[in-house]
Amino acid sequence: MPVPKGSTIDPERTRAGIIDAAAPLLYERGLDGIGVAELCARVGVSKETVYRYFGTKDGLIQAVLEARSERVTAWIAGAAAAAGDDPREQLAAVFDELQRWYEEPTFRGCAMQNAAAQHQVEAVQAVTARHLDRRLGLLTAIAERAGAADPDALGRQLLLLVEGATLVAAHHDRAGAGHHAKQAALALLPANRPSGRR
Amino acid sequence: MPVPKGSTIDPERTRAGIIDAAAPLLYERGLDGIGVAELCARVGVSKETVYRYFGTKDGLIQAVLEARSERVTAWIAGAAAAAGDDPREQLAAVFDELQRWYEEPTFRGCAMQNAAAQHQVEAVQAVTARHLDRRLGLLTAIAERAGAADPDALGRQLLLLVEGATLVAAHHDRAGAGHHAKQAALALLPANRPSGRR
DNA sequence: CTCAGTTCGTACCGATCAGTTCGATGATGT
DNA sequence: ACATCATCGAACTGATCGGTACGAACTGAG
Repeated sequence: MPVPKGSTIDPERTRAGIIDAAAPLLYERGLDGIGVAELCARVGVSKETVYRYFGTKDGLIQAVLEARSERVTAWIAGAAAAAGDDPREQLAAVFDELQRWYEEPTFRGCAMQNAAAQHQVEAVQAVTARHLDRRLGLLTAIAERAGAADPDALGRQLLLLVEGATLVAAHHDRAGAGHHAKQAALALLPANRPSGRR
Repeated sequence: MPVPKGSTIDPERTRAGIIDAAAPLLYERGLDGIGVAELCARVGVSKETVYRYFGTKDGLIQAVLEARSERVTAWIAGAAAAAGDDPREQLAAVFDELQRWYEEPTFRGCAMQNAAAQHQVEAVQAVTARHLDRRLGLLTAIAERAGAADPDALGRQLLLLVEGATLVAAHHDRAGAGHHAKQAALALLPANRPSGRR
């Protein structure tokens, strides 16, 4: 009774395993590009199990996106933290890390961006909106530490660069998007010094 | 013989009419969100006609996207041209026009961005890539007229802001994305003066 | 061992989809 | 008036989809 040690076969583990295995498939094939049947086969689980855990395909998609959002956010935050205390260095590290991502052969754009463009479903849009919220918070925090006159405005400008770079990398300039975004971000930093305006 | 004056019922006109009528439906419902049957019914044309003109649903989609790309490019170029000769004013006018677009109730993101995220089909990706090419050319031209030290680099930075703003407007901050992008763009302009670097 | 709950595999359901076919209809050019 | 061709409308095909149902196999606890 102190701890039932999970029930039979650890539902928590099963659920997480399904999410982890389904995520890359949904990412590379698109949300509508793979059916539930093939998805289950590749994950190594029966349809009944999937439907009991997630209720519906959209439920699975939502869970996958939420997990991915948290993973990606932690990854970006980690890259910034590993760059030290200088906000300028942190920003540079974030865009360098993004560029490294763009050049991975499996890169197919941001999963949240793609999902929101594919599924007009309310729940999916909400996950993407929350994801952008988290990312904005992260960038605004850097803007604050950089001593920006208007950290909120600078944070939102940086968000445009990050999302724009990811989109352009996916569809137009995989090799240079992160680099140009980094240059722009670093140029915006001094432009937002307190003495700069008014 | 001097000019056959078109054949019977003007195939050119019919084709253009199908494209014009199908475009908003594909835009608001998504490429996979509406079937060929309903599409034809709403357009007011039979499936046979559509398939004779475009061969396949993807063919129709490609034609719709190409038409839209040209229309949008001309629209943006017109907004810049109408703002006079000052590159700074042109840039401001472009982002103001974008912000006006974001606030239209029918705004659902950039059709090319959405299409590329939905259809991994080669032809669709190519249309989106060409679209971004045109847009980059337009922005680079403004950067050149602004006397940027590296017009290509500045053009690509501006492209990130335009695409980022459109994406963020669609999924996160419809009211402010264009405004923040404009501020960032105007801040990047002086930062790219020839005296600024090296 | 026994019982209960989980999972699997497979078959099935109703709906929808892209694309084809075909006879009826209408307009065009001669 | 006649022949031609685009178009329509509607039926049809074969495939795929999300979701459900069910018996068999497996797992764990008492």
